[in-house]
Amino acid sequence: MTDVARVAGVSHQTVSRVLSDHPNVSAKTRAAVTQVIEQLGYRRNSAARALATRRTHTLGVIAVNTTLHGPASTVAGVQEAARDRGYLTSAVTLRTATQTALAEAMQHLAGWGVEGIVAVTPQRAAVRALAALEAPCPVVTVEGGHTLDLPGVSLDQNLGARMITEHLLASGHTTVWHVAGPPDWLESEARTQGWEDALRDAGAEVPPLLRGDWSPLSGYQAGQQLAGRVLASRGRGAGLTAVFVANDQMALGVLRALREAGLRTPEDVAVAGFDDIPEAEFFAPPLTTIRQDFASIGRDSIGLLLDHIESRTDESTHLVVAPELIVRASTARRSAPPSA
Amino acid sequence: MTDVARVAGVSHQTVSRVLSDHPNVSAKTRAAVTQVIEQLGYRRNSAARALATRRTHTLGVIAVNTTLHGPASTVAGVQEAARDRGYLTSAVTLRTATQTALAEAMQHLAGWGVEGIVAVTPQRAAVRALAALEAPCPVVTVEGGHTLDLPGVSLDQNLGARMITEHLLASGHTTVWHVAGPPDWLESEARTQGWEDALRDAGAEVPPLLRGDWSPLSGYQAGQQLAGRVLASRGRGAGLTAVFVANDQMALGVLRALREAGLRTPEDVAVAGFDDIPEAEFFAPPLTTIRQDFASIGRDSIGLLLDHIESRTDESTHLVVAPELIVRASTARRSAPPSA
DNA sequence: CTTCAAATTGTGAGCGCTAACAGTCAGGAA
DNA sequence: TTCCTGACTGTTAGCGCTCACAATTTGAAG
Repeated sequence: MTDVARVAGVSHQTVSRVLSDHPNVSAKTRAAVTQVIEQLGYRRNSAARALATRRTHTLGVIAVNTTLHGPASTVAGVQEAARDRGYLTSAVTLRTATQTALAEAMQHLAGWGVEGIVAVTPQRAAVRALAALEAPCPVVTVEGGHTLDLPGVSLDQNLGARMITEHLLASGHTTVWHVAGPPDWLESEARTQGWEDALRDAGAEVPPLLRGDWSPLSGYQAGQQLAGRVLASRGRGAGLTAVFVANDQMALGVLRALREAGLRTPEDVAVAGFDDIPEAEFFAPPLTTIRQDFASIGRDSIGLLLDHIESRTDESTHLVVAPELIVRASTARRSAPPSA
Repeated sequence: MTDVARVAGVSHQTVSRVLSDHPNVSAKTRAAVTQVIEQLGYRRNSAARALATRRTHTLGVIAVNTTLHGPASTVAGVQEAARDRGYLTSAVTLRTATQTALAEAMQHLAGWGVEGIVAVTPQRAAVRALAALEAPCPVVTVEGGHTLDLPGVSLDQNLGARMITEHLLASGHTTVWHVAGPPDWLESEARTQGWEDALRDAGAEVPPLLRGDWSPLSGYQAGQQLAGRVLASRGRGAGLTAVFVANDQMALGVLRALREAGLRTPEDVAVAGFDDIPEAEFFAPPLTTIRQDFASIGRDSIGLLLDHIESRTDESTHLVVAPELIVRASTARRSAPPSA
């Protein structure tokens, strides 16, 4: 920086002002300094800056299962948003969300002076462990529900499930079955709740719940049960004509099971998923599903975190991102009541 | 630090020595200082440390498609290894591996004074763009092949493919078909090469190549072609009794297509994949595949990078990690020659 | 031509740490 | 005793930047 100042014939402080976009610098000086910076390939030393400002401009991300599409995309969204806001992010991936693992991750990040942490913790147990921990800096949860007093952002899972269910009801189905995710996941619970609410509001019967573990295999098994039920009640005007599966991967399994049982989608049974994974569009048939806008979830969580950091608000806010219904062939409108 | 020194009745330099594990500190002093540190909850300021030592102990990770299982796991492995070695990592995820995007990512990381970069670039185009770039610090590629003069680590894809192919040949198949990945991917090419080499070495016929794009759907389509061929040549002692699919996801599609065509796996056609994604064990039937040890890939890449950073070696080394064959039901041994 | 405020620029201190060197203290050899 | 060596500990000076303030310049009003 001293070099730049010398070459440009100004003081180091003026160079600093140019770099920080300080208003009180004449256009001429600014141009000159900028040019010298360019010419010398100078880059401001972030460590010195952090030391002087007492701000590291570094955020931590703690995530639990980054190999799944949802968490992976969320982490990417958060990182992108942070980068746009001029922050460095460092992610720690945990295999399991035990309290010790979370605490260790926090210690690691704290050691680097992170100013805040975004925790991508879709499981109830993880959020609980997190809430019990004494964090060295503001923490914001993503997909962590709003049950506890941590601020957070999540997609409106409930609304998404409602939208799917209502879409199916509106397409002429008398009721909608549901293949839920594992009970410990908040997303799973919210989707189930939304589905149930939509059915009750519409005065439709609430069929028994099936459960999977997010994997295609578990969806396949649930699909076999569903198919068995449809076939068993053939000719008796069965009510099983539509299924809302809690994620796209399981929906894939359901589709396969139905096809193997000789049932057509959507003619015999309409199927909808949740997540809009990239493959969903290429399923056979293309899957109706709910899209999550990970970029905006990331942006919101970073926004929330920086609010806490920069203005020291202590209130814990919850932001909710709107889901988007993507209608594809797997739930094509049913023109007539199901044939007997 | 001054506080700790005052409370412990020593100089700040002694505290520094304790924290840095310097040998010349008496056991008594060390214990006392450690205790005060504990008591005060003191944490050394990383920015000041970085400024004084001129070492940020920060590494960057650039990855292209982190939503796929492979890259996601690799990034996680790298981050874990870096953390174990006392480094902070910051990851940048790119949507596309254009040269500008790569350059931008590097600028961003360079601005934070990263001491090295791990680039997870399985596509040929990405590696090429990377090699053309002037990096501000040492760069190590992961899964970037060893064609260019960048140091790197990769799984021995070639060997893995060989192992799979030889396993199938040893199981009694006269030859092995192959569903390859997209041609731009280095992994894809190496796997194809290994398959071809193994066949030639065994004096087996090399059947025509099928191609997919890693997705289950593309595997399904390839599977339909394969099934069609098997059915068409029924009774004529067809040679299509085993398929090596370049990844597990496509293998899933192949399995489905075969089943739909009324073919049994492994009795009619044996199927093997590559990657050992968590689901592979639960496919129907469980899939024979190649496991990649992402933790050790991460460890090796970080090791390589730190060698470059710490000892300023300029040679570009390539490390190769051994694959592991996981035999499951999808390639059960064939006791008799294929029935006519 | 003077005066003053605003706009611009420069100066010095210090962020918290480590490197290099300068002490201090013991204990054994001369 | 005196000296010296080695083990330990303390002192000082930055690392490269920003903050607070001081100094200077500018331009319009008096």
